Amino acid sequence: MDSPTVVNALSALAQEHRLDLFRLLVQAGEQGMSAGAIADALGVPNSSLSFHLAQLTKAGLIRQERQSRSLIYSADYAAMNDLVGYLMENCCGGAGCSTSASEAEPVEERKRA
Amino acid sequence: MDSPTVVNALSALAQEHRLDLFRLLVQAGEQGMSAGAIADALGVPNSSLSFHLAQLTKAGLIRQERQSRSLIYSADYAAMNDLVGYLMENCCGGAGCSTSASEAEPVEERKRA
DNA sequence: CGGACATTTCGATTTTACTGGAAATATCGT
DNA sequence: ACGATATTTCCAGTAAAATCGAAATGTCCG
Repeated sequence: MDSPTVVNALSALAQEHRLDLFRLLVQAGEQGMSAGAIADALGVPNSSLSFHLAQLTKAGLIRQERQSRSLIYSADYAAMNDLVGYLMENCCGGAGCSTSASEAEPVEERKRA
Repeated sequence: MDSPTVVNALSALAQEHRLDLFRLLVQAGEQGMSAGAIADALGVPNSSLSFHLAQLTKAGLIRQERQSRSLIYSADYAAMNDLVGYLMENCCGGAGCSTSASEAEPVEERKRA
């Protein structure tokens, strides 16, 4: 992963609505969520949401797939993996960064909101 | 680490100059680098650099310390650790994200440019 | 104190991001 | 083909970020 790509990914996540959105999709898992369901969950107007979905898609962090009338979005775990990998390799002083990430709050167990 | 803090940290890193700058400070280690040395290394005008240093400082990712005439900046590894921890916990699907971060390019061994 | 050095703050400009209503596109069922 | 549904694109308006020269601040030394 080269640094312009990293900057794009970071920019995509560096926004309240989009970070929420991405987390939601991570929790939704492989099955993903429709744009409408996401809009309901986040309370963001359709056109704004569409803008944010496009940003995340352009950054390669989420994927889009049509399922009849709905567009289903899902998190791209591999891309996120690459991003975190880059940060750990290049921005953590090599040695012991994030060997213990367990003091953070655990992911809320929410299945299909 | 709560999500507004995460957004601030991500915003701080989501900029080419600042990502370069932060990487430079990570490589510089505990001893840090003066603003002037950083400006030389990155080729950014003083006033622009100062702006970016302020952004990273405000986000808590770097620290400032005066050493006679120079201001020495150094990376805050703990803050970065928290950020990566948050991303792994909340944005990586819990399970196997970034268990192998070794395929990324290794940090270039550059000591005190 | 005065001058050189290191860095920041100010101010003006340009660029880029975010927002949300209204119109357009795509898909489905009848 | 038509009407309903799901979502995006368009468009303007507002807000925030990035840039950099010039002036101000802080620090040292003689």
